[in-house]
Amino acid sequence: MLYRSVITKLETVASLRPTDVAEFLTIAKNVRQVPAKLDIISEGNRPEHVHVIVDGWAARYKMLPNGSRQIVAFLIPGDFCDLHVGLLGKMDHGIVAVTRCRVALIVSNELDRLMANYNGLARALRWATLVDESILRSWVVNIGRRTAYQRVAHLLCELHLRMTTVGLVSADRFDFPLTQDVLADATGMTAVHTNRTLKKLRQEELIELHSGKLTVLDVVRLREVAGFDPSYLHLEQRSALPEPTVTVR
Amino acid sequence: MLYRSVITKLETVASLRPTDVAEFLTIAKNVRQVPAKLDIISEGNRPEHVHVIVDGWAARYKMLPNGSRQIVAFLIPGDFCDLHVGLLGKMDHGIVAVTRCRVALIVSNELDRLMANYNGLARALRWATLVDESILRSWVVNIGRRTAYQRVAHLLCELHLRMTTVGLVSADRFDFPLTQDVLADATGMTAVHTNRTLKKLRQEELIELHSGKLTVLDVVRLREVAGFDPSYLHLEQRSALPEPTVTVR
DNA sequence: CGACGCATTGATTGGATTCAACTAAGGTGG
DNA sequence: CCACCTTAGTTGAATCCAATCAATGCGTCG
Repeated sequence: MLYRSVITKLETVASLRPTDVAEFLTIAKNVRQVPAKLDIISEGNRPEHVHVIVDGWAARYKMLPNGSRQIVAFLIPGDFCDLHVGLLGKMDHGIVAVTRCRVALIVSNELDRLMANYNGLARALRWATLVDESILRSWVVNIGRRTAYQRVAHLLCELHLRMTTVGLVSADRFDFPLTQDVLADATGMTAVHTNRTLKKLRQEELIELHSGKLTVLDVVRLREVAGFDPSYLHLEQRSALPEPTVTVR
Repeated sequence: MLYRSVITKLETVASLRPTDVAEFLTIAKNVRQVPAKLDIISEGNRPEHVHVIVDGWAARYKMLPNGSRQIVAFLIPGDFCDLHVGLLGKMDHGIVAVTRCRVALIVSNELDRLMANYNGLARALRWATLVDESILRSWVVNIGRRTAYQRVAHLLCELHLRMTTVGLVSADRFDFPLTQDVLADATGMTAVHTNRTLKKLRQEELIELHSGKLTVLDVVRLREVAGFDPSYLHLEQRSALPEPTVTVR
């Protein structure tokens, strides 16, 4: 079951053939544990492996000269950290474990070989890259043109939906390990103002958030206030999404 | 000379072999003119061609329900509009011509065929995609964590360097067709405040900007105030950048 | 010339930051 | 088992950066 989220995610695009999945699993054996708050990959690194989050949450971030931090993406189980660093040389940003993370290591060469041979897999990975880029665009919009209230709401909508697609949400409730500091660094706000904003979202009975669990009380209304349009996540062409056709160890 | 900027850009990565370039040019024959302020591609489109800017400036943007606009990228000669829409289905954002633009149309299939046969070209295009993503990350940082003054300065630094790499800058001076409205939509500010910010940049004698021309008077100091670190554009591994090895019509 | 697009400047308002104090929850060790 | 410490969350008051509202300047083009 270790790789359930990864498989579920890749299945979202093109229905992978059993052989695709099986082959993928054979090369993703090596797993590393990273404690919370430590870098999984640091800026300037030249990773030899491709890293995939199989468990826990992580964040892409950049530091500024004045010491402030901007998070530019959250990574949840099934997300790839650095699918393409090979081409770019070194990392231009860091990836930090928000919670304790388990990360699968895949030797780049093996992945390249696999992508060359298994078309479905190659397509799925290219799709994942493009969706990452699309999410990034929506973050620019979010930070650039929405109020703090809408901004936080939008981020929650995104994470709610993404967690759903990897099967980690039930009854609109899911693990939500982000502290207000982290949320602030992701939305371009301060922790204090994030606090007040969350308070308002709770008062409006849109969410319930405590002890690391988030419940979306009213998905429709939360999406309304956020101006959330899920099309940017490009999930529509999803095939019926049956249970994975191979038994996952 | 029409495609000089495109070639220069692709040459930046891996030095393309003459055959790569020649092949590329044979499939990029069809050119479309788009007047300023019109969409080159609109949200929801399913383009059958890949579009490349050969002349003029364009902008990727998203509209919000309340009518405000956020620009998420600028496209200058040599930039691809939609290298990968094929995979995602429809466009999740629009691309508008900021000035009158000439756009080369390439049939997607032909480009795919070319990438399969010419490795250098395929690498160059993948690199371009990754750099676009990296720029997007830096925009999130810019809008999320910098003051208006630093923010505009940073954008100017980016455009200055990008225009340089496609050979459109001389003596730190180049065509700069962005109105204050457009700049505002790109930086997440209002036009009024953009005006005051530009005024300050002029007063500090960092730039000179009028009638569509921008001169960077002090590159070093402008980069300092902006906190500009060019590494995110991934230009370092550039080969010596000789004149293109084929004669371009 | 008049109209329109773009740039400029002033006055006022307001959303978010900053600074600071305090509470709540959890973990550790004497 | 409770005292102590740390981390995360909460609240208030003052301040400030940028938005808003409004008026004016200026150049271009039909």
